[in-house]
Amino acid sequence: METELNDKQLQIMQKALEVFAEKGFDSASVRDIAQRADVNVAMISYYFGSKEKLLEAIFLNNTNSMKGKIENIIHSRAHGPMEKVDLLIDTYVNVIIENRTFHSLMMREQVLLKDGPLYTYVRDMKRRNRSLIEVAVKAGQKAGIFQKNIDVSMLAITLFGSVNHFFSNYKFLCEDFKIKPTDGDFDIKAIEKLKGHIKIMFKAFLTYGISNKK
Amino acid sequence: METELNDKQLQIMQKALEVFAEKGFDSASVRDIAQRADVNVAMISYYFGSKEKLLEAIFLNNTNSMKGKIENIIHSRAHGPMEKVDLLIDTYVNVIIENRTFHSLMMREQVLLKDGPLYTYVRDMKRRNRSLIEVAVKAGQKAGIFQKNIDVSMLAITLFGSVNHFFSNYKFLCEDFKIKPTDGDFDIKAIEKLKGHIKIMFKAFLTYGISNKK
DNA sequence: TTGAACTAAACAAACGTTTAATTAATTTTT
DNA sequence: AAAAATTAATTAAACGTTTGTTTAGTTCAA
Repeated sequence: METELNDKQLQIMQKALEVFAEKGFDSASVRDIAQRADVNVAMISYYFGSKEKLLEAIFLNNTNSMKGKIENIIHSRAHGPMEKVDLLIDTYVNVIIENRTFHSLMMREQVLLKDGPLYTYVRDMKRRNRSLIEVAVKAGQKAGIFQKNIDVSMLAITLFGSVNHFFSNYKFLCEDFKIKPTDGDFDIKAIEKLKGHIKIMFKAFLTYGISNKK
Repeated sequence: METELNDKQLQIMQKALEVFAEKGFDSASVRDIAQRADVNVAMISYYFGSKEKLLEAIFLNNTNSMKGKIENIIHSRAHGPMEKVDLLIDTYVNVIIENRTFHSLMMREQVLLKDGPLYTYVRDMKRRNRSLIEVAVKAGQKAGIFQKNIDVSMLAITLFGSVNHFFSNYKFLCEDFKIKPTDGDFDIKAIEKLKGHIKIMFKAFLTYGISNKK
């Protein structure tokens, strides 16, 4: 399962990811992918077995890649609990920006996931992300600077939901903010707005009812 | 454009919505839809012109329906600004539950929307929802019980993002909460958790830095 | 010489849509 | 009110594409 990927395979996967994200998995034809990757159509079946398994390979590859990046947070010699939460927010947003094409694809296809490899990859990634929040929250509570009444699952929904919604609705947001949506890239100011808002909101919530005596 | 819809058309639209939400627009075949709606395949082209226009009819119908329900908030003789925010949260969640099938479809297809009728329907609905938050926030600020430093666009992202994420990830959440995902229906306790969490979070954020002297 | 990499062509299946014919309902004319 | 004419609703079949995949053969490197 964990076989090495040669250059041609990676090339196909990269172009396929683009086409999948652009048109959706079902509308993306293997001929289109093959053409953009500059290979023969038969190479997709030859290397991956099927279009479906090509998607699986892409999911496995990208969820693993994101896993590595997110888990760097753990090894950061971190400061206080609040700073850890801020770091988590920054990192999550940055990772999504780095993997924006895959993230867009995943957002679209996750709704239809039944049991199967894709479901497992996505579920495990979500679990890992959630548990990072849990660790940070419990640390803050232990230190006495976070309130006790915190539902971590719901907090995770707020964080990931807000960030995902921001990127999913970026096209609509550009109209609100009067930003020209430069193809593929996000407006830095908008990103900072997002990060700042979530940080303040989380701080307000996490410290709700905690007196500020130093 | 605003022609009346006869029973057969409504029947097709309803079944089509189910199939679209279940398989995604592209994977849903007109033959499948026709079979479930118990009509001949040709009736879809006959009544709607094309599969694409059938989708448009569904979007127009449902966004209008949701518009009506959400705007009931305005006409509620409401209490204080904070109660209005709570009402907004409750209503939005309830409307999504009522229209869960369409909401699921919209979540999936909105990413691919270019210009066109669908984009307009969705964009206008989002704008209306956002402006409801804006009104409530400004009222609270005027009354002096909400803090001044509030980015309404970002607050809207947090609200709608959290709620949408909750429903999009309901399948995953059930595993976390050890709920059996009853087909189509949502767990009442989980819904109350969601509403409660967002309300507390919003209260903490909106009143952040406001002293509680009565 | 053996096996992997690669290709053009063919494959059957499924797709959305159209056609041509028929039945049902409605309107117009007698 | 009955008959005729017209329009709407409905059907099975066919249309031309496009789909993902396979096949049979060729090129290339070891």
